[in-house]
Amino acid sequence: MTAYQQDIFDIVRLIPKGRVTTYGRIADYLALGSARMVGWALNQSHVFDATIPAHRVVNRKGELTGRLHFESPNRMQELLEKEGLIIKNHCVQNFENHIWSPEEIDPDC
DNA sequence: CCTATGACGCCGG
DNA sequence: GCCGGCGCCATAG
Repeated sequence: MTAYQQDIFDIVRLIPKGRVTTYGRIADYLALGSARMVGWALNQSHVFDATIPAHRVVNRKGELTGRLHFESPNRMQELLEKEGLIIKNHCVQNFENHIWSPEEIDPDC
């Protein structure tokens, strides 16, 4: 596993239950230069650690664009709904209220 | 090497 | 606000 993949996985693991973040925000925070790299890394994530909450990463509009890469097409939605989110039309409802940023990480906590 | 392909996102029309 | 175009960059072939 490469260094940046490790970094991406570490960030994703920090996403609180019931919250979501975007490919772009993770890419910006790690200064990767490309949001695509986040999606690519997550695609491989289960190979290294199946417990990574990859379902909590959506695109900038709140769409579950990664859903087709899970065990079943509705698995991503099920996991998010189980965490209290409402998904409609493959989109996170009330997206702005549930979004989380790596910037929120507080070293003192 | 060179091209195509993404779990993306910005910018201009 | 919706598209289309383009930049992005690792990987596969």
